[in-house]
Amino acid sequence: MEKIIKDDFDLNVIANSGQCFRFNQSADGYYKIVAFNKVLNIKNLGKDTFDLDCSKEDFDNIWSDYFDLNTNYSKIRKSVKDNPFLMECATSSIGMRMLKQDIWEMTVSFIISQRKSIPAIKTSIERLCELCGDKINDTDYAFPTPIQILSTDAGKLSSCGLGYRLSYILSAAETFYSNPSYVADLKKLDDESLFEELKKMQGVGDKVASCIALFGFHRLNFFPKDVWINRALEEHFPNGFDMNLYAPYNGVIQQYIFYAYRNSHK
DNA sequence: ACTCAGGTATCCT
DNA sequence: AGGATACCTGAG
Repeated sequence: MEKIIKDDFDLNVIANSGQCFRFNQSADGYYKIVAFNKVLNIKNLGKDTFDLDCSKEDFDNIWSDYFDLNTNYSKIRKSVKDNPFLMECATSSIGMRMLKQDIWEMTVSFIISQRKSIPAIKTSIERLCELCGDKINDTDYAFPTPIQILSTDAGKLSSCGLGYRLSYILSAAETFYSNPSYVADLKKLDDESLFEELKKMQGVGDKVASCIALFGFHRLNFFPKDVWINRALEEHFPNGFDMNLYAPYNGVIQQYIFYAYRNSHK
């Protein structure tokens, strides 16, 4: 189906924003996204027209929400002013959106992310999905559920290159599986309480908890600080970054900085 | 072969 | 509370 999307929506920017690991360029300008047990192939046909290989039902029920199409991102982007560095970041990040991704998948993905390069993270995640996720089609596998991971031989799980993170993942799987209302309960918490609760999981510190809150719970004011963000802040905000200026959208600003700074320094 | 990677837990002071 | 150090393993 074809869809017109007027707001900020650049597939390449989103794919390289670091918020997603199963959203990659494939052939002919298409981007393949695996999420919520589905595969979507999407391509920009020019201007604001996109081709998506999904039904209207799946678009309305899954992808529209996944892309957060009800939020006006160009408005947030245009709110960036006064600071030349931030304005440059926002300009080079035109098309950025904050995806509404699965909370469990974000938890595992960002636990895996610690001390790994992005290509290595993607490799580990794909191996894990192939090992114990549901088969979606000939080549793609869904992200495994907590019980699917808990039911898989630990030796085989190790073959996904998880290293010392494996025990963290098993512990998180146990937390999600043994408490069916875990996610629903966390959703009720305010940002600060959510942050503290997430950090109770093994292997979840400040940075990973911020990522889970921002990319999974869609709490747009979280501002994860990784090595790239820290370098950018040291260089451009020696006196500290004022988290009051862009609240409640600090997380969107973080994505602009991450995307722009990383892509111009690697 | 060697370094470093979207950090965190643990052990210090 | 804040600083130093070890940690699995793959990608360049």
